Amino acid sequence: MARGLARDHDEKRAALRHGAAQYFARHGFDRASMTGAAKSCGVSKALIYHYYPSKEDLLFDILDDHLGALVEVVEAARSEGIRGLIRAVLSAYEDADAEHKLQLDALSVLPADKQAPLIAHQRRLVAIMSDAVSAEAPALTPDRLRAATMTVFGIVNWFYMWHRPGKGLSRADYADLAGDFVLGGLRDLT
Amino acid sequence: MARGLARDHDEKRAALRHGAAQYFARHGFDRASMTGAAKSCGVSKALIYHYYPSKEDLLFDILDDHLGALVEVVEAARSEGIRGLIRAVLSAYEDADAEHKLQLDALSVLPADKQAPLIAHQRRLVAIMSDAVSAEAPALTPDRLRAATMTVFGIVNWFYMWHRPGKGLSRADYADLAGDFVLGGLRDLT
DNA sequence: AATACTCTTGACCGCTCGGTCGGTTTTGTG
DNA sequence: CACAAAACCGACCGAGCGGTCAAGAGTATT
Repeated sequence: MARGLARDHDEKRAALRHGAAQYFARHGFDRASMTGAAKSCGVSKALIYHYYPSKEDLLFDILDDHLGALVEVVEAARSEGIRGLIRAVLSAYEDADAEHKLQLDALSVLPADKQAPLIAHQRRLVAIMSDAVSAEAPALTPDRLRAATMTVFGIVNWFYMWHRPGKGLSRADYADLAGDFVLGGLRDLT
Repeated sequence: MARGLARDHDEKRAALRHGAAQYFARHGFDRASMTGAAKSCGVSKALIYHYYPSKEDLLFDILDDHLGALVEVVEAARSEGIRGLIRAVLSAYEDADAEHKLQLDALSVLPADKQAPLIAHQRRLVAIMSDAVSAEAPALTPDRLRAATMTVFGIVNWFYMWHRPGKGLSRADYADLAGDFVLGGLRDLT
């Protein structure tokens, strides 16, 4: 027998994942070339293919990692109500804006069988948020509950589209504002 | 002198625009090929290049048309308050979901000089909505006003991500719900 | 020290893309 | 009717893409 994987194998893989996510998010997944992603990570393209079998697999791992972590965070904040969930989601995006953006506009480039587990993660997020919405506005019919839940996701998922770090409200301040907004919005909903 | 443009020149251009928008939106602008767009419009690729000088120019025209129409609709609904604006925007998307989706995820592929006029349109929309938000919650500081305005856009712009025609609430019903939600959300904001 | 495998690279390959070209058909105008 | 330009097409082209490969350097095991 000879040597196994390097000690820092997983860290390097993770670094590739994060570096590629930044590059993919900045240029758009389809437009972003593997050559460019590699260069932006400071390695050769062939090296990426040493760690990942294809561009698609790399994307999958980026999203799976991101969504997995998000589900964990959200599950931990489950008991804190909508305010807590909103704060948790927004702060989880803190260093993962790129991954978040990718999730929203590149998930659909994956084939159905690779989308499925990611969509399953998303559904868990939706289910948790839906419970919190339901607790706040118990009279909602199923259709209206779903609409209200998606309204909340619209608010938090839109954040990265307009927020520029260092300008305007901080993430934490916006989390408070959004929490107030959502609670006020749900108060009279039936 | 010989013949000028065909009588239906503009209609054909518009049909190309709409057909291509559907195709681009379904497959993603970068992934969508001109060959495919042409086929989906029932014409040859060379014909598209007879009407449009490049894929980029075609995209620009699609977005410019869409945003121009949206600005008109929103300006007309200016006096009806937030409720009216939300209803106007959502119903304007009725037959333009594809164009709307493109606007959100393909605008950034255009070079800066082609983005500029489109962004100018967007700013007018934001300004109008901002006025309406301000009328509803007059005490907001500029930063918080901007955040609240973007929150409203998050709600309406997210709609196409989760709504499936024929399932759940209708557009009009959601417009009502979103209107209630926003008014409730703004009520206590300072 | 020998070795077997990982890590890393530059050069290369087949393919599809945006775009062009030469040509035919159609049509408004003089 | 003559004819010039618009309307339309199939075939083609260079570029850049995702992905492969053969080979060198480094290193944990025996």
